[in-house]
Amino acid sequence: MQFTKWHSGCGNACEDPWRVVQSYAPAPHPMAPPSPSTNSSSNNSSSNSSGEQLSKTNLYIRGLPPGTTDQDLIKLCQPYGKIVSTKAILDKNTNQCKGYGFVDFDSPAAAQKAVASLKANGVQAQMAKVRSVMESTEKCEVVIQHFNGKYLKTPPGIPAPSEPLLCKFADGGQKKRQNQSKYTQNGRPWPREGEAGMALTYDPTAAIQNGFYSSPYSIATNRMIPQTSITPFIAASPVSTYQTVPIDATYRGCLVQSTSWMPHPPYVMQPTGAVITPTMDHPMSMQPANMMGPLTQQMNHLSLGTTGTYMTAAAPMQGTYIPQYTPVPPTAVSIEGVVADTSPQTVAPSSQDTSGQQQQIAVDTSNEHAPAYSYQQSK
DNA sequence: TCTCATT
Repeated sequence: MQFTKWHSGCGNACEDPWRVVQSYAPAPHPMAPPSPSTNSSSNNSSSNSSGEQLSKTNLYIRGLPPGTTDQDLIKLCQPYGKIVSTKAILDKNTNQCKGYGFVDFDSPAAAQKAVASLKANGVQAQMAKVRSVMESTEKCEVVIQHFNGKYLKTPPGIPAPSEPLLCKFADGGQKKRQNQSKYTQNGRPWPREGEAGMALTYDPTAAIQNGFYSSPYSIATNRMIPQTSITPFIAASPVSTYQTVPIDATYRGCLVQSTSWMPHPPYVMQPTGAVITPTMDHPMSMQPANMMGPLTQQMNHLSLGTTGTYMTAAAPMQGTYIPQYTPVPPTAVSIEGVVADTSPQTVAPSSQDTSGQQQQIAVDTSNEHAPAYSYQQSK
């Protein structure tokens, strides 16, 4: 164990956090399901005194020995609570730890306890910063281009929305956006801020909107979502045919959302099924389930709203563990794969996700007869 | 090198 070696000069085992680490139980089973809790660094953040966004569940630990691995971080931190993920930052050349790493806990309480305990043991632990916004602009562009102007599948017997999805950056106009004019809705440029359709006012965001219903909850619900923590959720009414599936993705700066909201609070519920069936010949598919579960980091950057989208019971929501009809914290969903794999040739639901989750959202690509797109989480 | 670093 590298820790012992690194601290070979320390004679007091009780004071040596690295020595303590070694006595901890083995890491959880690699296939252990994600926690029912959906707490994550992505949707749990707050500002510190200097205005930086700090995660509530993700720890930044520095001062690590060069030999530190992800497993070591698990061992180090598992006494303090359920761990979602760990990452020892390695030098790609030497494969040695660069001296710091991250541990994402299941709950803010566990994370706080870990910070306090680790500090008490001399480990330099603190809540990690939430990563920057701007790095994902191009990725947002990809998402926008794939969703803007597309239709979502509607339930049988339900008329399709008259308007296709509007997916766009939704910043307040302060930040410059280049080539905005290339994004159009129904052949016309996006409405400007303040005009109809600009219900979302998050700063560095993009938005998808789909006029399925016109509801006052549209704006109200949206604004309930913290700016820096765009809350993903799966919403549905027990008596409704419709379900709302905003998909929280990795890229801040791009919000995909619908103006159509169910006239009830967005309770998170366990969908009985997870396949949004394709409407047309050229479905654009993605796999939200792939993006769920352990994909809880850095996902507060983009949301996909598919309000009014019909979800069949064809595929179970594996790995999500959301109790049915039970309001629970939002589940973060990563669509890193949107950028990682944008190949039109990829056949949908192939999955590289080890959790075996398979879920599809089919988006009508009637505007563009594109082949099926596969959105897969990139590891 | 007196020990940084934020995926």
